[in-house]
Amino acid sequence: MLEKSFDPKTAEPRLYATWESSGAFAPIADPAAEPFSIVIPPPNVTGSLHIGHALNNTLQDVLIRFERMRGKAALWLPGTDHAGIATQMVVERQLAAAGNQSRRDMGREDFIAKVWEWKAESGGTITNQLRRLGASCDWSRERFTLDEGLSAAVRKVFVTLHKQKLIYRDKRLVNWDPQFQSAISDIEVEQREVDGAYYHFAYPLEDGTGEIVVATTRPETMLGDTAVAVNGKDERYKHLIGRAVRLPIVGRPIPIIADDYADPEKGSGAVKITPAHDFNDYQVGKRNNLPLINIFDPQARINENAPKEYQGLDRFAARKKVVAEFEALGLLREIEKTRHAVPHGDRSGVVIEPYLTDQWYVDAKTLAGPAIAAVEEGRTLLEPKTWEKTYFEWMRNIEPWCISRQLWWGHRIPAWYGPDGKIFVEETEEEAKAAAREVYGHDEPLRQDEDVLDTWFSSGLWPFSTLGWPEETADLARFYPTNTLVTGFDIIFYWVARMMMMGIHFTGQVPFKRVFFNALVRDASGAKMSKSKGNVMDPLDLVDQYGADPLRFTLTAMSGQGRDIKLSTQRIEGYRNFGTKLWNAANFCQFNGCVRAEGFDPAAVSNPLNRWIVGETQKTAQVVTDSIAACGFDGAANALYRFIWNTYCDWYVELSKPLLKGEDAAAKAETQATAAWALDVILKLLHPIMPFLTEELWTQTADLGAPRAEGMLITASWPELPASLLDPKSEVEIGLIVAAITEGRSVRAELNVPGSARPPLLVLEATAAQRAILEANGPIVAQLLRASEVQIASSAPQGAIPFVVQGVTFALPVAEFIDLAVEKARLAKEIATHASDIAHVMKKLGNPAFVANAKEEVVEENRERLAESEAAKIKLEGALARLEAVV
RNA sequence: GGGCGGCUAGCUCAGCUGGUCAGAGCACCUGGUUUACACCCAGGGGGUCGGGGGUUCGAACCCCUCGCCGCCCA
Repeated sequence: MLEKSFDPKTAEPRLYATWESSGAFAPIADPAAEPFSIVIPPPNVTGSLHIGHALNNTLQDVLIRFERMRGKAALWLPGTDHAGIATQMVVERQLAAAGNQSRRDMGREDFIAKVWEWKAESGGTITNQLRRLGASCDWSRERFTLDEGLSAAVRKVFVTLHKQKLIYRDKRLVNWDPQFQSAISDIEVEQREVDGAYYHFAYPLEDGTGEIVVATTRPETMLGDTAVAVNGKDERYKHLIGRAVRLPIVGRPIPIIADDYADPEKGSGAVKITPAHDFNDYQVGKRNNLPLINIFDPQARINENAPKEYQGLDRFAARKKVVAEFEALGLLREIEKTRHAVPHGDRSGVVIEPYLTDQWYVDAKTLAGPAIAAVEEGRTLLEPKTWEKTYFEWMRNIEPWCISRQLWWGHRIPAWYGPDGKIFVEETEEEAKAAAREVYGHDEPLRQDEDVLDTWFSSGLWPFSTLGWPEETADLARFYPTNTLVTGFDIIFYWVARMMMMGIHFTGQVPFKRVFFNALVRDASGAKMSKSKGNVMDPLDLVDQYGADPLRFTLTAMSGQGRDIKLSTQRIEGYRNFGTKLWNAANFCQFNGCVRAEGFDPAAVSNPLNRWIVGETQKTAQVVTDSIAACGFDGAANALYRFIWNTYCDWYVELSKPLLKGEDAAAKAETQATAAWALDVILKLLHPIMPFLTEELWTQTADLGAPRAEGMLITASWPELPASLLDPKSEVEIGLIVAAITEGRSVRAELNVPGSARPPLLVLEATAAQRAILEANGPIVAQLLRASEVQIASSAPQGAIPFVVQGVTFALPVAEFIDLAVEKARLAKEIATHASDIAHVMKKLGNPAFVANAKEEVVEENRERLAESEAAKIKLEGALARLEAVV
């Protein structure tokens, strides 16, 4: 006997431990088995599981469990990311909170030791959370982006790309984050709309003959202005080109130049040019050979290139001071309030400054070519397909990727500098020294580059580095390219694009054959969940409350492609109930001796009910298989929900009761065996989505009846059921029974016939075949309709309530219970429904164009529908007439 | 400014290549001591599928346009 219901709290940890210790998570060794591999999007090592992870990993687990059951050598390779900025930030914050020294006071080595300490302390959190969710990752292969092997891969890639001139050092403007005091890449910058103002400043002409007005949203940058640009075609300013203005406050004369960048339509038509602090101005400066004057230090405080009284001032304080000074000088012409986009660091949240520094860049343009071709040629499929456009757009306009970060936590750049500044890029310090010796002819002290690499540099190598590259490992040979990457579309540029570029460049093959972009989970109002907004839902709380399976099922069912998911606990509760429903069905089976029969063959069952459920099971298996194979996870979940609850429980179990309790031993045995068989198939089909509950039921039914060929459900074989199991004849038969019961119930309810009433169900008009079906299934129809019996009759007694189903006229003699007025209303409503249906169909069929153009089967369908509706309407009208004659 | 996605019952959403496609779950209403299940069973009400136009014999589904909402890129 099963427990009252499934208890996830005790069962989940037990089941997970059993799976893991059995080795089921590792791919089977059989060399004949087709490989199927997924690499996990590595979560931040010190992070914790949020609901987006729960969705993403549930879908991966559904896929991997499915393919594992299909007999493939299924590998789900887990691991974590060192998450440079994010992790360093957390540790710095902890140090500050504990009143410790700052990172810089502490020194690089000690600080990094602290980060490793923190990693040791918290690094297991997220992987344990994945276990709670039921993720069947192969933990024996777990990797970390900063582990020895992956670090070696990073060095190898860096050095190789450098030798290929695809990594280079360059001095140019970067997006500078003054809080981290580091460069960040373009995509780490987010534009935020903020309130600001255009400050209109007058710059006096040097010769005192007038002024020129420029506008800026960043007044402090004027300290670094080296020109004023006007459009060469702008008549207003033509005469000023080549002359100069004297820059207020600074006192420096700067030229008035002609450049198309100045738009005569915008503002005054003249723009101030600060080549060192604006991307557009930088280009103008290059074109016109303007000097670059850097006015900021790394924290974006004003430096020594500005007048004394500004030096050391924060950029925003300097802004105020500049405006005030212009006002005092009588040169402030206007302050125009505006809302405009301002670049912010996505991690730090502070305003980003364009800043002139030396950084390392990847020539992304060159690497992007083959990555674009791979998707164009379908070697990698992006699903949903709509993401291809986004991918192409980005890749075709890709900019050099700035990969150096002025941080400490990460892969230190394998570049060494000689005393004369000469750079030696090698995988090890020894090799760098050797290279230096070649150049200098003797040993010179070398200094390693202080910077580390962008976190995404190492994650870009993830699909092959985790499999052992650059070593030619067995795993790499067997599991690369990986089959499917499941990830959020928010990291299509950060991660997917980079993996495509690096994967193809270093292995000659795409890193994955298919990318499935899952939806993003949002809060109830549709906003992206984020820690800073405080609207995150903790999936572990939900697992605690409902169990992992209901959460998994909810996320799977709501994972419709390309949509946002708004999670509600009501939904989870509903799927918890669904699990309990299945549990109870299993309990029913057990209670009624539904156990596996030796050598059971679903194709050989004879009873129509059993033949029917076998066919329905086949259909469901087909839908579930096709759906999961195509990443249509919600389709699989919904098909299972409907089949298990509405087909198996509501109808099969109910209709099987007379057989299970009846005298016919053969029919009973067949039904018991069929019910048990169908339950086993259900457990298999549901297992990828609800692994815990299904495995538990599988275990608990292991001893019932004939022994199973397979051990644990996690490694059991996926149901492959042939379409020959479908049986149209039994479908018609059970269909009629179900329809008769449903309609009969509806009539009873609408007429308020008391539940205790047991009238016979009269079958008045029916074909011989229909009559045979109804006679054969009399007891069960009667039972489910709460009728005394099913009677074939030639006429109905006075006051019997008629209803028509599939052309069969039934009647329930319940005259004594009913209100004539209610019945008349009911009949009138039914008749009206048929009438509108008839009108609708007749209009169609009356249209010659429809009959001529529509597919024959569609026309035929409509003809049948018309005939059926007309017949039913006539019968019901007759009944109504008789009723009115009585009154 | 460009691009993408969404707008279907009170709520959250299904509706694939146009023809039972107007659906599900929750919520709501009515009834239920039908021995698997109240985390249940039976029945019911409720939507001119964002607005307008078009293509078609036929459109929630295709095209155009407008309107909101969200996201991405400038």
